[in-house]
Amino acid sequence: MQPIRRTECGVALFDLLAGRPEDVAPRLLGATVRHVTDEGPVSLVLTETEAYGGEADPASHAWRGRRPRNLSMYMPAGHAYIYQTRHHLALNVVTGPQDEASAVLLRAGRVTEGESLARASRGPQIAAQRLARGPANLARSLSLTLDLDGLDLMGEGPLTLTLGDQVARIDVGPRVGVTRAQDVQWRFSVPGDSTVSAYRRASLR
DNA sequence: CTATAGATTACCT
DNA sequence: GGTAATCTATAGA
Repeated sequence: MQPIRRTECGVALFDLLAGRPEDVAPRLLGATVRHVTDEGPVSLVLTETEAYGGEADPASHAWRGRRPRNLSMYMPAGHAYIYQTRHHLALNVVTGPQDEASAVLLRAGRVTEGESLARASRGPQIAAQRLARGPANLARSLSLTLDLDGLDLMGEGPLTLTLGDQVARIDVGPRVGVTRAQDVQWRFSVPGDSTVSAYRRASLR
């Protein structure tokens, strides 16, 4: 019965991820991301997510269409889109139908496994709730690299996503740091959770 | 081609 | 609060 249960669970997760990013993002709060590195596994429970709506969304990396960097956004739901901005990486879960290029940015989480490994990447003095606060810190806690871009998060690879219990209450607000579509309320977080990053509106220059 | 900006963070004052 | 770290992509000459 074990393989059947796993299959049903996988189908349910894919069906969820195939929905609209603004519907998927709040449902991913409480889900677990796990990366099995050479040093061992690191897991975290998501506390903050943001939705990006593909080519129709002026804040999305896919707004100007297919580019070498954003190709994995056009893959089927459940694949990883990992990109580099300035000096850091960020992890997205692709959502919606194939070729729509919508995704959910994973902005923060609470480390639940492999905290010593996360600390090895982030620094020995970092408070536990700050290890994976902010998308770049989340990526560093998980020891992500660009070669994980495009991986199937529902497969047998080293980087996986599994659903958890749905959280009871969810905060909704505008996305952090975007210069276009600043008032779209597509940022979701667990109310009062100390691992959630602070909201900062992008300057308009 | 050069200039500029970005879904950021850490460290300095 | 200001700035430096460092890669991709766009706009404009």
